[in-house]
Amino acid sequence: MARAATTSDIFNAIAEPRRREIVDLLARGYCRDVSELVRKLKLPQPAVSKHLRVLRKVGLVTVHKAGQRRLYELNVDELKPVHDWIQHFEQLWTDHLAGIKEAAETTARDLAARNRSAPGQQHCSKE
Amino acid sequence: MARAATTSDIFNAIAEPRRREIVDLLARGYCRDVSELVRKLKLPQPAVSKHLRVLRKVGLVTVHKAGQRRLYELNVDELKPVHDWIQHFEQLWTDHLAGIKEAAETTARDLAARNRSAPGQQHCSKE
DNA sequence: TTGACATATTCCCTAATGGGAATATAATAT
DNA sequence: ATATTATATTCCCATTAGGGAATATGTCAA
Repeated sequence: MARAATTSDIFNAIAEPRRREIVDLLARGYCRDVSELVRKLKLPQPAVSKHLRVLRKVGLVTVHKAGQRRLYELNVDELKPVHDWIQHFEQLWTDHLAGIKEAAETTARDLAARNRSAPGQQHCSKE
Repeated sequence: MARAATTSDIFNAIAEPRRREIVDLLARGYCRDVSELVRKLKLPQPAVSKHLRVLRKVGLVTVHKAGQRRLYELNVDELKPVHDWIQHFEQLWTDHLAGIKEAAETTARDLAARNRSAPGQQHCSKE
């Protein structure tokens, strides 16, 4: 198999820098039509429309017709899974990080020492 | 062009479900050797090694040699850009999604109340 | 050394990506 | 009706992704 379809996975949808830009632009000023996005992104219109389709398919944006324009609106809710996933690393990089790391390395040294006499167990060791 | 190389972009690196699994596994228990990952992921060893290489290239993991094993350690810091990017939608979650059933969480009522007293900004014309 | 184990790399393959160009569809104006 | 504007879709193409299989590299043990 190749990679997971971008049209079915939020993580893939936002893996595209251009699509993140679009999301950013939609994030402030709730509505934007395609032409405006084209101008800001300096990308050909078909390309923008294609990215928008991907974002639509994963539910990250919704469209409303306004005359001949299509007004895109961000549906931030769909970013929740990403947020949640990232969230559970929060504790690892805040102020606790140094302490945890140190503790882990201390433990690693102990394990390493113990392991010298009774090898075969996995352990951390620097180099 | 195809998409930005996964080896140069964190967002692409974590777009792969398997790689997120690896990151998850590394998140608890700082060191894991490849064999252990292979067992947990139920994925052929070469596949795992390849994913690990990607994660290495973007700096999300580091390796330490321990005999014939390679102990992988998570470098959470590299997730910061993702976290930061997601973070500036936090506001929208709070303000814009207040009315949406965001939760069985206790904050739901508070948010709704706040939203009533400080009503919304511009919205899209529906349809 | 030989052999077993742990990990990485290479080659091959199919599927999917994203841009470009051209075209299709839709709405508005004249 | 025709023209013009706004957006979407299609076709083509070079690039890449990621799994499978085989192989290479590295490390330990007897």
